[in-house]
Amino acid sequence: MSSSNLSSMIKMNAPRDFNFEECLVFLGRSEQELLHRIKDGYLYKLIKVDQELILLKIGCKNDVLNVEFPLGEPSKNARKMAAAYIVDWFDLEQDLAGFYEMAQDDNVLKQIASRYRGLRIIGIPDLFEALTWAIIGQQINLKFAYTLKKRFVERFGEGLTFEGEIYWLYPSFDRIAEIDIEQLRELQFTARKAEYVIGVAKAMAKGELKKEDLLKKQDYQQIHNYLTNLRGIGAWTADYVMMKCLHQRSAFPITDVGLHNALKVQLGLEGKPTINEIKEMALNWTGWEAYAVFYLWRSLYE
DNA sequence: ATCCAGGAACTGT
DNA sequence: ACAGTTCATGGA
Repeated sequence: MSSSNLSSMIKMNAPRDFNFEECLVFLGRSEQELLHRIKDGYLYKLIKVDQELILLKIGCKNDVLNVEFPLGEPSKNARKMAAAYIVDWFDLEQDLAGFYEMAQDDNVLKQIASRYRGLRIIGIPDLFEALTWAIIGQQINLKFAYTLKKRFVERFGEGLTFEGEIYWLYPSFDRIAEIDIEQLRELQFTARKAEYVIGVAKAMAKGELKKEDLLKKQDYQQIHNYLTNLRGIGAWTADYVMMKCLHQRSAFPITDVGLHNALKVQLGLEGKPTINEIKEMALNWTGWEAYAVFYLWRSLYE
C-alpha cells in the first residue's frame, strides 16, 4: 500500500484481489442507509478526525483508489487518518489468497468466491457503531432495523449539508451515555434495546471499553469472552462485531439467520440447515469463517 | 391473523 | 449445562 499526494487528492494502490464495484454492491444494499451515499460510481462518507469533519469522495480506477475532499483541504494529519480509515473500512490489509485457495475446493463457497472475487469485508470501523448497530438489529427484521438506525442517527447524530444532500455521522457514545431509556423508547426501541445501547455507551464513555484494548488482546477467545460479559452482547453480537470491526478472520456468527438463509439457497435445501450441519460444512473454513459468512451474506443481494 | 426477524437475558429444572 | 419463556415491534 502506498499513497501519494496529488493536488489535494489521495491516491492509494489497491491490494490484489480488490474489486471496488463489488464493494459498492454491498454498500448499496439498503435504500434506507444514511451513513454513506453512492452517486455516479463514487462513494461519499462523512467522518470526523480530531474534531474535524471530513467528507470523503472515493472512486476507483485501474486498481487505484482516489480519495477527494469536497469540503476543502483537510489538515495533513486528517488526510493521513482518512487514508487509514479507508484501509480499515475495506479491510485492505487482508491478503485474501488463502481464502480463495480454500474456497476453490469448497462446495459451499466455490461459486460465490469466484463470482464476487475482490469483495472485502466492509467493516464498521467505529466500535460504538458496530456494537450498537448489532444490538439494534437483534431479533427484528432488517428493514425495521434500518428504520430504527435512521431515527437514532437523525435524532442524536451530527449532520452536514453539502450540495443539497445531508451527510450523517453516527451518534457518539458520549452523547448516548447521557440520554435515558425513554428517549430511545420514543424512537420505538424496546426498553431492552435502549438499555443495552445506553449501557454500551456508558461503558465506552467511562473508558472501560475501547477498540484499541480489544485489538491488543489479539486472541479470538479472549475478545469474545470480554464482549459477551457485557450486558446485551451475546455470542452472535460478539462475533458480528469481531467480524465487522476487529478484523477477526475466525469470527463466526453461526446462529445468524441471514447465514442460514444464504446456505439454504446456495445448497438448494428444503429448509434451513441445523447448527450441527453448518459446523460440519465450516470445518473446511478454519481461519476464514468471517469471509465465508460475508460472501454468503453478499449472495443474498443478487 | 400468524409467523418470523442479521438475539439475549432470565427462569426453572 | 440445557430447554423453555419473555421481551416487543414491524414485515410478509
